[in-house]
Amino acid sequence: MDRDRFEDILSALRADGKRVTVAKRAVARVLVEQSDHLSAEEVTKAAQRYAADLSPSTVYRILEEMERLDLVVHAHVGHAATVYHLAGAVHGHLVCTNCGVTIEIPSRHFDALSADLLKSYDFRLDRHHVAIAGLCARCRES
Amino acid sequence: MDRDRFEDILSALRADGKRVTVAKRAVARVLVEQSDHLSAEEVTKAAQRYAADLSPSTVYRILEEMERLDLVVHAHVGHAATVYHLAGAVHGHLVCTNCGVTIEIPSRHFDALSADLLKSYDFRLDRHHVAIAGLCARCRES
DNA sequence: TTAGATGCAAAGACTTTGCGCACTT
DNA sequence: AAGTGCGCAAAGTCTTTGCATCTAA
Repeated sequence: MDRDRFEDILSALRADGKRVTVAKRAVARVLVEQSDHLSAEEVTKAAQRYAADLSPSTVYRILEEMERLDLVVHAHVGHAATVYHLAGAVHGHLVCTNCGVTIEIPSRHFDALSADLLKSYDFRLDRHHVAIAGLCARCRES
Repeated sequence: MDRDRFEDILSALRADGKRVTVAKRAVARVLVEQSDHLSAEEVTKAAQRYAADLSPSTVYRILEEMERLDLVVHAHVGHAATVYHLAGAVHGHLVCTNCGVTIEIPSRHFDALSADLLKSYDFRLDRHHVAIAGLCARCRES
């Protein structure tokens, strides 16, 4: 795994006066290893490999804390639970309403829309938080 | 209220072999009167004016049925509950992450993005279902 | 008449909160 | 040593489901 990324997270916590605990290390490690979009439950399950009796409520608290420090971002995808991931490169999400798959795409795809919305509605699109529903390639075929 | 729109909904239900009940009339009426975006709870509260002991579970069932018939669409806006509205003109939603206001915008704003996503990812954007998070004009100022 | 629709209550999924103990600093 | 953070359990919110009853057709 990306040791630097991992240490960066712990440093950011310490820098904000937070404590670095077994639970936080476990969550951070999962987020670094799986650069995927994970629900709180998935984070919990995975992190329990490193902290056996880690509880879901702790995971929620840790994810919330990491979000406040801009280490983590979340997105809402369809009816499903909130998903979290490291706040790395800014990107948008395409979510298939049929199979549920999430596709990450570079935020430049939203440049034009972003400019348009700003001009037309004085609305500033949040590039960290875009989730577009639709049908993915595989599901379009079948 | 728009009597025609109301009757259209009931017709659509009958056309699909569904029954037209007091509960459905109440929900339809609320949706026609308030062309707003309402949560299931708001629909229930409002519809109880016309059907006193209408229950939330019935409202969920009715909204689901109306969605299957493309009479109603829903959208997910931030952390809040799902919102429903009549499937009139196709449009997208801008949702302010600060004050929660929902702004409806014509779907033509998504034409370019839609074409781009189709070309780049073979992904078909669902124009009925777009909700973009960001900051509205008022909140941007303060 | 009779099958679909409803109300109620219970269950479910996801998330938050309270509390006393443990662990980090 | 001191106070933050933790696990556990309970509560909360939104939504779905089971079932007996009612009602539209």
